[in-house]
Amino acid sequence: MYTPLLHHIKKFIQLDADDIQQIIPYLEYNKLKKKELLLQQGELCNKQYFIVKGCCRMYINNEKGQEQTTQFAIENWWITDYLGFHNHSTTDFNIQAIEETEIVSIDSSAFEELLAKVPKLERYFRLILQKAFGASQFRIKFLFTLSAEERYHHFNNLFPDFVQRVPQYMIASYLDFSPEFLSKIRAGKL
Amino acid sequence: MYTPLLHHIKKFIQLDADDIQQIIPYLEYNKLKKKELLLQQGELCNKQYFIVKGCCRMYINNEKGQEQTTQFAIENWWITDYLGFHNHSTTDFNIQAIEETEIVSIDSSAFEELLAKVPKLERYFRLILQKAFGASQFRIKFLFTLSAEERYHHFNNLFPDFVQRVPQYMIASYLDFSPEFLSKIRAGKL
DNA sequence: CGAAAATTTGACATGACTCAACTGGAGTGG
DNA sequence: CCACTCCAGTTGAGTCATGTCAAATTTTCG
Repeated sequence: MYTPLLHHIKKFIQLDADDIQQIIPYLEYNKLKKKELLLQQGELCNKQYFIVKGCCRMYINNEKGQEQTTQFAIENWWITDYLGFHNHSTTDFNIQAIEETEIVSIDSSAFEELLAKVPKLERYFRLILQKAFGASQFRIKFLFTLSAEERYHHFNNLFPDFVQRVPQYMIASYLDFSPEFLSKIRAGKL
Repeated sequence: MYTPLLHHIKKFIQLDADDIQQIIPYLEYNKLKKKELLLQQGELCNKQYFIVKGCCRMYINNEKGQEQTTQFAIENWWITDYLGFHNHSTTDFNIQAIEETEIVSIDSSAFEELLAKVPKLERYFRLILQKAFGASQFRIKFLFTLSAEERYHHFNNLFPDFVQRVPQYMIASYLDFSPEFLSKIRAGKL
């Protein structure tokens, strides 16, 4: 059950059998049902989650009580509120399984201990975060330069399979427009 | 001239005299005039920049030929196009000094060598990126939940001194609205 | 099969943009 | 140190992309 994570780590750094023995005890494995919440607004954010199988989203509730999806995560992605995780503070975000999902999580204090014991993991997480932050710069670029319709087409080209997997209203809010508008884009009646 | 960076690193990890000796040769120091470009659209992005003194912005040219500011960086921040840096690819972004600015930069291959020689720096950069990515999650939250006017007031409360330092049209595009609109917000004639 | 959730549709409303003209201040060169 | 230029900021009118609301339809799932 931890193999996908170990395999993913090995794409970035070398791990021997001994390292693996050291890592395993710090990890926790869970299965989530569709719509189950991993993290809830107002809670302390003290974990980081790795998606083994399935798919999750991060969202916030805006003042009008609507859910605004801010991030998706699929197989081989880590997800958490990194500011909350970093500062051990409560979070404004929710993380929810969109499908039946298997995750590996690590608690923030366990995380620190693990990094002290296996320092080469610092490199792994540095690389992961570098990619994640780069992707987020890229995303801001698209949010800033493309119209709602262009954002949808672009997203659709980039992740055609993903669009099938996820309800439209989540994609609409991820792209920062209303579900009704997405429906009109799809109908071609702009 | 490298002290501010070394000092910043010491906030996150311990450095002894020997480490410092190893680090220095990999760094490069530069002074930039106001409006000078550090990185230009279409170039290979192979450096990462640390602001010693002054202030820079990252921006893109949208189809209409307007400059869209996507990020600011002030003292003690690193800035680059991390996806370009990671993949050694050309960039869509520009990085420009807003004021007279002093920077320390490190080339991507020098960066890899340095990390191999002083592995504890992996931790420093992991922590930096964790904070940066967290801040970017936070920013997306604000872009998604607040109106243009609220975004301005929020930004103004968070960085009152910064708003003085930077031209309004850059702030407007950073907050994703037009300079004219910002002017109207400030006048209170919404 | 039935209830609840998601999507579609249309009418209408509006926040923010565009464009163009005007004002003011900062920097530059004579 | 003045005069000129030019860039940033302001203002107003008109427009448009996208939002809101509510009803109708389709899909999902217990």
